[in-house]
Amino acid sequence: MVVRMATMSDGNVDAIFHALADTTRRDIVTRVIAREQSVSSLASEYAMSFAAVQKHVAVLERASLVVKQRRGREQIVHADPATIERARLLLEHFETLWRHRAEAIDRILAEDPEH
Amino acid sequence: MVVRMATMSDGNVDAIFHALADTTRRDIVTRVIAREQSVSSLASEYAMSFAAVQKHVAVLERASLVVKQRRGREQIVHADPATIERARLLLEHFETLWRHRAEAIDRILAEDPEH
DNA sequence: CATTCGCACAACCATTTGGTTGTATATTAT
DNA sequence: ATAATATACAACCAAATGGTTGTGCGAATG
Repeated sequence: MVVRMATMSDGNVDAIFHALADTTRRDIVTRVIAREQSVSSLASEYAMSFAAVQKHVAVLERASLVVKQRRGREQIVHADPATIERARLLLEHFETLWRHRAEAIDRILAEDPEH
Repeated sequence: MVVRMATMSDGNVDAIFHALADTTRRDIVTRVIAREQSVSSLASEYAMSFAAVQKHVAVLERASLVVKQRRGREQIVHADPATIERARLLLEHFETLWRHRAEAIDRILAEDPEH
């Protein structure tokens, strides 16, 4: 039986990293983690059109990093704890991988200082 | 005096996340962490042209996640420990941010179970 | 009711991306 | 010297990105 690591091979991993590959979007995530805000409230922080910020939020939404929740005539953007934890685990996996490799290199260097 | 957090605001953070936002590229990183390989060796693993894989490696190279080193007529791709550590710290920062927020939420829920 | 506010959505545009094929160059093998 | 290998690089293409403006529509305010 082949065990497929769902968390690592899922297609939306692409979406998560892609969503984080933009300064504005990382900033939006940081802001809404600190305090949930309406889309227009977010938009007022950036030197670009409302529609542009709206699109950025949509990208984050596709990656499930944020969720929108209607409140009156406003749309409140807040961080999605579940996906954020998923992303964290994802990144932790890479970290572990890299750390193991780094330790292996250290071990080799420690064993043979001339090579 | 304004202290600028170099690791977080640098422009190549975009490049790092973008580089990781593709299944093939994440796979390349994983492979070369495990064992450094030539570009053609990598290319043989995927159902796409050599040039396409070459481009993927170039993207990873721009993000400094991998480094190429000529050996004979081959170009050996290996992971760059320095940038990988940088990426790890970067992700750890987000993790911390999110964890703090999660703790804050937990605290609120614990204080007021009805709200 | 009329207006304003917050948002959705479409159309448009320039640039980038991820892929292709084709050509050129350097290195190794025969 | 010739052939085969490994790579670089350019040109091309369809699709996606990141931005714009404009239009419409439901909700709140006067």
